[in-house]
Amino acid sequence: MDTSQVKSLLNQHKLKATPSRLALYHYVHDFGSAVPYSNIQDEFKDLDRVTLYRTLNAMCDKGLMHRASVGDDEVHYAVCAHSCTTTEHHHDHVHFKCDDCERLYCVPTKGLSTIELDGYEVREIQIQLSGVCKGCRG
Amino acid sequence: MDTSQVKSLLNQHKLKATPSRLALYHYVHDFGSAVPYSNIQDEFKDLDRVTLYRTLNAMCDKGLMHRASVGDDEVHYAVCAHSCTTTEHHHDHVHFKCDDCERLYCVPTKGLSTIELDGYEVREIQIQLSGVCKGCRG
DNA sequence: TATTAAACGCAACAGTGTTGCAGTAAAAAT
DNA sequence: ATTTTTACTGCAACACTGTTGCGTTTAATA
Repeated sequence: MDTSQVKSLLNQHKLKATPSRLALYHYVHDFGSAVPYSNIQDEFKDLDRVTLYRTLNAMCDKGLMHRASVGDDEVHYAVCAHSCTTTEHHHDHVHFKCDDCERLYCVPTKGLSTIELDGYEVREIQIQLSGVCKGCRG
Repeated sequence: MDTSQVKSLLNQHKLKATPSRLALYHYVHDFGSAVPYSNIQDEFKDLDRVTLYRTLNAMCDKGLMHRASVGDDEVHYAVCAHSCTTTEHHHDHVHFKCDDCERLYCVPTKGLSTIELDGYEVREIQIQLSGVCKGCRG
C-alpha cells in the first residue's frame, strides 16, 4: 500500500500522519494475518509503550484497525476491511486460529448463519474457529 | 448444592476441601450466570489474591470450572456441566452476554452447526453472542 | 494421633492499562 | 513561508493482574 494513501487515510480520520503511525499501519497491513501484540512491540521497541498504546487505541477507535483474539491468547491487531472505515465497525468475518502456524486470520463470511436460542434475543454474533489454515494444508 | 457433595467433588479431583474452596465453589455455582472476576474478588477479599489465583487455576485445570469471556470484558468463571467433570472439557455451549443486565450466560446447545470455510479445516468452534436474555425480556 | 501432601499467606517482580504533563511535531491559517 | 493551532510523543507514575518462591499451616490418611 502506498504511503501517501495511508497518510490520507489517517488524515481522513483526523489522525496526524506521523512516521510511527505510517510504519505501524504498514506493518499491520502487510502482515498477512492479525498481528500479535508482542510482534508489534518487538517491531516498534524504540517507540514509547504509552505512545504505542495510545496509537493502537486511536486507530481502533477511528476504525482503521480492530482487535481480535481467540481464547486466552494475547490480543491481535488487524486492519479493517473497507466496510469498516466508516464510523461503525462492520465485521462480517470470523477469527480463525491455525493450530499449526498459530496465525490468526480474519476470514470474511457472507451473512453469518443466524443462531436461534430459545428465550434469548440474539443481536450480535462473534465466532472464533481453530483448525488448520490454507497455507498449512498440503 | 450440599456442602458434602462439593467436598467429595473436590476430593474426587484431588483438591483439598478447604473452607475457602467450598465457599468459592458454592458462590460460583449459585450465582446464576458466569461470575465476573471482580465479583469473586469482592466476595473473597479476605482471601489472599495469590491463593484466589491459584485456587481458580486449580479448579479450571481440574475441570470444575471454566473461564468464559466475551470481547474485551473481564474474565468470568462458571462451574462446568456434568460432561466436563471428566479429564476433558466438553463445551457444547455458547456464551451469551446480555446487553441489558450485563450477565454472561453459558447456554447449552446440542451440536453446534458446523461452519464451512473454503480452504480451512475447522476443528473447533467458539461462539459468543450478545443481545437480551430471558429475564430481561418482558 | 502422627505423618504427609497440599494449600495458604507473604514478599517480590514482570507486564499491561491508564493518566497527567511538558516538550515537540504535523496541519491549518495567515 | 511563517505563524498558530492542534494533537502526538516521551517520561514519570500508579494500579491491577499474572506469576514464582518459600516458610508455615491445615486437610487427608495411615
